[in-house]
Amino acid sequence: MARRPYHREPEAVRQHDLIEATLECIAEFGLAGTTVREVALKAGITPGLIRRYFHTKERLVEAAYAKLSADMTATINEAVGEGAAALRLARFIRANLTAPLVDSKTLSLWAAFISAVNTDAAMAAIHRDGYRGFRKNVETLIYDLTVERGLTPISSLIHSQSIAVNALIDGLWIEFSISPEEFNSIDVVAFAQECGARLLGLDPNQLKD
Amino acid sequence: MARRPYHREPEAVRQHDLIEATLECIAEFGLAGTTVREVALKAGITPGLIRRYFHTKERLVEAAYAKLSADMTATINEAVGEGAAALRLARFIRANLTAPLVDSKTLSLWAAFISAVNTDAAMAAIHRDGYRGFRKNVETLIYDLTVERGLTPISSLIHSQSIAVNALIDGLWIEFSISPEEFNSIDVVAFAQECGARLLGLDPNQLKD
DNA sequence: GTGACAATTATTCAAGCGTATAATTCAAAA
DNA sequence: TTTTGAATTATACGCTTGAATAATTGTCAC
Repeated sequence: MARRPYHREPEAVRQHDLIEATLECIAEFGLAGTTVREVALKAGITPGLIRRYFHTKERLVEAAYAKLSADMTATINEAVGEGAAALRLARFIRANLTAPLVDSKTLSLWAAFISAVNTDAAMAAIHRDGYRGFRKNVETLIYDLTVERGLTPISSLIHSQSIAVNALIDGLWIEFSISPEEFNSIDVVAFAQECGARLLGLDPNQLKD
Repeated sequence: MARRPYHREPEAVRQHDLIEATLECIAEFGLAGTTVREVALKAGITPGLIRRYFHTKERLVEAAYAKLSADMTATINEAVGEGAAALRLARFIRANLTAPLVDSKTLSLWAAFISAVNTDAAMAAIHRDGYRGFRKNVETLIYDLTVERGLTPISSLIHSQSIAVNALIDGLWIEFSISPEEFNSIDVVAFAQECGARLLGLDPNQLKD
């Protein structure tokens, strides 16, 4: 019985690999089907080693959620970039409705974590942080856009507008990710940009990139 | 060691109780924490009996998903009722954004099932059926509303409008269910009705009930 | 009544789980 | 070179799991 070759890696690499393997597992088998053995297999290590880097399986899953949340936010922020507010908002919408965010595995992951938010307090905290930042981004974009249009920004209006735009994008993201075949006759990005413009009282084509 | 009292129930009652218990379990502990023993406990029967009514645990979970899907649709259809299309659409929006649909447990359930759609083909089929019916309802409402306004219904436009309205409502439903405290300064129903009107090119107050 | 039979409870089983610990390996300090 | 100690692998443990089966109960045809 051949012994598995002994291979050392820096702590950061191990943590990264483990989190990545965990995300793959959850996407593939769901939270219920994610076991430390399977994660270890995907990460190319031995199950026992997991506990050197994450005290329990629970912690590992929490770290994975935090990673997913951070990755999604980072992807979008990169795509938004700099420039006029209308352009940034248009890019924001595009980034939300194209790969890598639109992906059935990403949706599976997101849903699995969301379902755990009510069960687990730690997961709830991670969710709250991620979500706050996410919506604050939208709010800033809409604020900037308001100023850019020469209007007086009213915080309650900005707040509700950001909720509406955010809901629209979230809803489209979910539906598109879950059954893209229902959307094949539509340019989802352009469509979402038009809808966003409508919600903000803009011309339908003022939100293109 | 006292033996549990022997109690017979009709097949329909047993199936109903088991499904209900399953939904409670999933909402409370997640899919990962839902075991046949826990379900049996909640249903007030012995674990072994489950297999007389559902061949496997998988089937039980599938039945539970189908039930949730049917219940949600039924709740909304009841609330919509009869009358002018604008009124029905307004009621549709209200039903989607009030109890019993808006509920953290319902959201947990929904998310748990959605996360399984990619993993399990049977769950995917159940989802497809439920979702098709759901969006067809919106499409019909918007079609009727178009006719009511004396406009010529263009199927591609109706299709995309129903996608937008549906996405908006879904997004608001999720966000409101998951963190209602972020919405306490807003009348979500009235707000959603206004947004829906905007998306459809109506006056902001043409969609009230 | 009573015997057969389906519904229910109780028990059992093998497999897989998260975790703990023991045994090994390797690199770097001494 | 030798020793030490952390990183890794391997093994073991106790428990829970879904499922199968055995034992019991009550109903109903006859």
